[in-house]
Amino acid sequence: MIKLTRDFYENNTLEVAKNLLGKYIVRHHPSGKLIGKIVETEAYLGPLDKAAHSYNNRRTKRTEVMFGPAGILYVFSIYGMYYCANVVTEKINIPQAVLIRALEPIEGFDIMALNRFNKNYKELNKKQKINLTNGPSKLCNAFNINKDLNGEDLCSNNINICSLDEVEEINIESSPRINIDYAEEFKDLPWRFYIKDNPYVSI
DNA sequence: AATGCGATTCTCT
DNA sequence: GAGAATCGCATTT
Repeated sequence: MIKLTRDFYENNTLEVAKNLLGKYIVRHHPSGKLIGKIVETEAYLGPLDKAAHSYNNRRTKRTEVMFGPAGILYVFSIYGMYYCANVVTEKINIPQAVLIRALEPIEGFDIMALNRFNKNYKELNKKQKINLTNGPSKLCNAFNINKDLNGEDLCSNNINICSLDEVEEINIESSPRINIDYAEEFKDLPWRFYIKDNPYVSI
């Protein structure tokens, strides 16, 4: 496993969104080590993108980290009870990010099961196993990602993203992004990317 | 100070 | 497929 470095994230956001597929989120948590393979992402291209929080260079306490350097975690809360995790991309002052929409569990199954359903992994039914990490807020719950991790450096040891030593072939598909009907002419752009036929893709 | 809503999920039917 | 849960956050007053 090779930890991705800053230059991976400083790239074009649509490229990073695709390149993140098949990479591994590694989280060193007090309760143990968690690893998930990224199988679904969405690109948010502020300031032009009407779906992005940073549309029109909207710079607030919430969006601040998107204006900073690439390779930083942007975590926001939604619907009063959930979190979403994003990877900041591009150079400083270009407020773009990639939403992590789904993971395939790789290591730390019991911790994820405990965080999501308060059960051991072997107690889960078939649907619960798939539901561990097949959505943007489900994976945050499984990996215990919350506002405390907003602004965290993904080039650190606490939480980072790695690639395998040997690159594996994957088939990438794209579609419009999910739940952004408000984004007018941007709502139909194919900026959602996922690994074809992976069972943990959200939709 | 008040308002309105959301890059979601869960539980029904 | 519809409706509820539930509150932080940006915007408006």
